[in-house]
Amino acid sequence: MTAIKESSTIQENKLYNRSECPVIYVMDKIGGYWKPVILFHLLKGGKRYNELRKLIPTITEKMLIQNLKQLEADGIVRREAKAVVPPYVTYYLTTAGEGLRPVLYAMASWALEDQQNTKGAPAKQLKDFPA
Amino acid sequence: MTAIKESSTIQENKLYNRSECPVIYVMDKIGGYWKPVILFHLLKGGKRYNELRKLIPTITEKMLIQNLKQLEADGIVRREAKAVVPPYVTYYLTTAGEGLRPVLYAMASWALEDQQNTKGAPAKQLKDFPA
DNA sequence: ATAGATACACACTTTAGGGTAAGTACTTGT
DNA sequence: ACAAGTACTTACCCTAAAGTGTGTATCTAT
Repeated sequence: MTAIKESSTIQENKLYNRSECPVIYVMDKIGGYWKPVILFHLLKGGKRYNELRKLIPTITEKMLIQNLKQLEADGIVRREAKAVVPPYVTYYLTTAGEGLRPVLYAMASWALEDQQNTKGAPAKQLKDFPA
Repeated sequence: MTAIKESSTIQENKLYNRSECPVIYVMDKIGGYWKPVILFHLLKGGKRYNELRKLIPTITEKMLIQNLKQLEADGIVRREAKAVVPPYVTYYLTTAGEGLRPVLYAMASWALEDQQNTKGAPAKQLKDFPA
């Protein structure tokens, strides 16, 4: 999945910075455009694959599983599949994933405040953020 | 700087998600590989352009100003230039930039904990993170 | 027998971010 | 006269992330 090339400068930088800077470390795990959105929804509780699709209409199936697989590999989500047909697969946050809650919250509250101050797009209410 | 193409699906998604999801909003502003590192250093106080270069040895000049300009445009850093030769330019966090401190901190503490739990690279001490 | 539902997998293309390398402006020091 | 310092700028290339489209397995319902 998304093969990477060994020994490009960009990869060396990633490696260097990941060990040096905790923020980069986090970015590596929940960065990209879709992971935060997925986590956002999983904060409200476990979701089936198809549920996530519907909750995030603009994501493609490729991006969805790709990100889910990566999050799983990083120990942030847990996959539970029932051995039935049609398949019944649910994704949950792990303990590590739950640990991201304060991070996501800090981001959300900053964003809301910043959106208001910059008179940008109408601010979404904080109460919409999963408790 | 880094021209973007109008009306590509990826841009539409960005737009949609930025207004829908506060986390994406934040990522848009402090995402990428260098912005967090720059902010990290600016949390310790204003820094000259060349100071930042030395503090972040692996960054290229192009990336440095590019990111500084973007952060400035997003109201996260403030640029102060003295009208002297050779130039003397200092970058500071704005109030909005300072507001990111809890965000960066939440990230850092999660990262440190996660690194220990996953027995990954030796964890950097939290005390190294700027107060 | 055929359509539908679910959770993927895979090949192929596009785009934006990042990297490389070189140049600019303006003054001070030698 | 020329090198050095500072803060950039510009042009070009390469890669990884994201998007597009199609295919698969298995069972149930009609």
